[in-house]
Amino acid sequence: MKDAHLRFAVLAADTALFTMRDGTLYVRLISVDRPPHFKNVPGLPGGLLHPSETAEKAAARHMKEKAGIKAGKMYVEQLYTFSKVDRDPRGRVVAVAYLALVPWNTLSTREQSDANGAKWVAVKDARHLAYDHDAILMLAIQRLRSRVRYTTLINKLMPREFTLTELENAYECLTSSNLDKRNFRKKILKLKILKELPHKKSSGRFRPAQLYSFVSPNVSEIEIL
Amino acid sequence: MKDAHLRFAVLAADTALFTMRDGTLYVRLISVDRPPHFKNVPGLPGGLLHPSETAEKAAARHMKEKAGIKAGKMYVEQLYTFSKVDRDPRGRVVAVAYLALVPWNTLSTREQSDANGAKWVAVKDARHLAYDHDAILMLAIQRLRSRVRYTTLINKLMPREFTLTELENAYECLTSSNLDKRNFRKKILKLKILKELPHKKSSGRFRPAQLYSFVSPNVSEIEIL
DNA sequence: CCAAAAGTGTTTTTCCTACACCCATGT
DNA sequence: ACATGGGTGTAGGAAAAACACTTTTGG
Repeated sequence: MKDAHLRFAVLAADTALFTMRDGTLYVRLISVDRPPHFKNVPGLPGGLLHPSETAEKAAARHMKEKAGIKAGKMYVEQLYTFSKVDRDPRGRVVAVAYLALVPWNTLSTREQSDANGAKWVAVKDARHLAYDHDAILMLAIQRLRSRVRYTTLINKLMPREFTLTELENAYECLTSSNLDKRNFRKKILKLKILKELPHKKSSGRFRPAQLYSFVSPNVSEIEIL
Repeated sequence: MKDAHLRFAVLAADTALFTMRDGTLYVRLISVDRPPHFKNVPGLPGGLLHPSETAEKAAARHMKEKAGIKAGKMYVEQLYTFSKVDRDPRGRVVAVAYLALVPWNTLSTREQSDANGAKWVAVKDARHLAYDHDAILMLAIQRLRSRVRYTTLINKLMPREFTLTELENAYECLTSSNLDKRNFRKKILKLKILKELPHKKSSGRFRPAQLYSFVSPNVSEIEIL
């Protein structure tokens, strides 16, 4: 890194992008290849800021360039800024980390697949990442799990239309809990954050399920679980 | 700012330090004197990072140097990183902002008083600050108010020993609410986060009040209000 | 008619809220 | 003895938790 000698730290933006599929949470990882420290080690997508770009913009740009995911469809919020002096062995880099979410079904075939070393990895298998990305990822997962309980954040992981069972499964996956079907439905419907759609999902050879969507696309603070 | 021409943004750390006194929340402000943009405008204490110092360290150092408050006694947590390109009119400065709390009674006489342009200002009077510090302060207050509801953060604003009435007043001040004395006591005692001390506070000419302290000095996540 | 997931109600318990009076102390 | 803030209990309503069977569909 040619700028490591600068008087001031260099700034980077790293993103932990999650999606959910088949009741499992996945994170988008790229391959970090920076010998001698990192030879094809998995890591979170990210990179340096341009001189006149916000950290958010840089995060989106690197997400596109390195992880192949277009920024527009992601929900992004700032997670934490990591400023430990030795977090990058090659020089002083301060990273603004972002937590991002995207519904699996809104991804294109290319975005769903592995390419250029970028791939979707089940979070339980995402370990031994480059730099301090293990710590960033752990914090992101913790924040996601916590915010799901008292905000409508799960919205940003669900397809636009979904059944109550799918929503319940998503909550159970994120909070590692088993919810009572009847109580869950009573509670979530009483919150008035969902609207019943005029059609049903004939998903298989069984009874079709009523479809719902969130009333508002925004993430709001409501006690949920 | 001689470094504004650098290829990368310069990093700063700014701190919103709060204390509580007589049922009012105060924030520590300094005087920012950087003509032509800011001539003795109030602002949050902060400044640039040294090249091999974490943002936390820089925040503590500037707090000491500019606001005259020793770092050891403060509780500090990261608030948000502000990276708008034009947030500092003199150049590209990205600020890592911190939310800090200190109990009024642990401050020395010097720290309690105004000196060198540093002073304690009631938050309702803290406006028209330098840079984007209005936004930082607003976010800090919002975060403080929100975290007080579901964590034991208020611990870090209270003296080590306090009466239940004092604690209730602190909650009422922070959440702008009126709590029922009996219900508040029942609830807070059921949480088991307080321990009754063996002595009472003979505060005036009235009935002495039982003193309590927090069981743990840590900030933990518990639904409180 | 069978398999599989969708959908639904009641009871019990817990928690929250509203509310008013006596207590202990210093002067 | 009085002024002042400290301290307590109960009843009614709302919300949460526990719990099992019927419905709808495709094959």
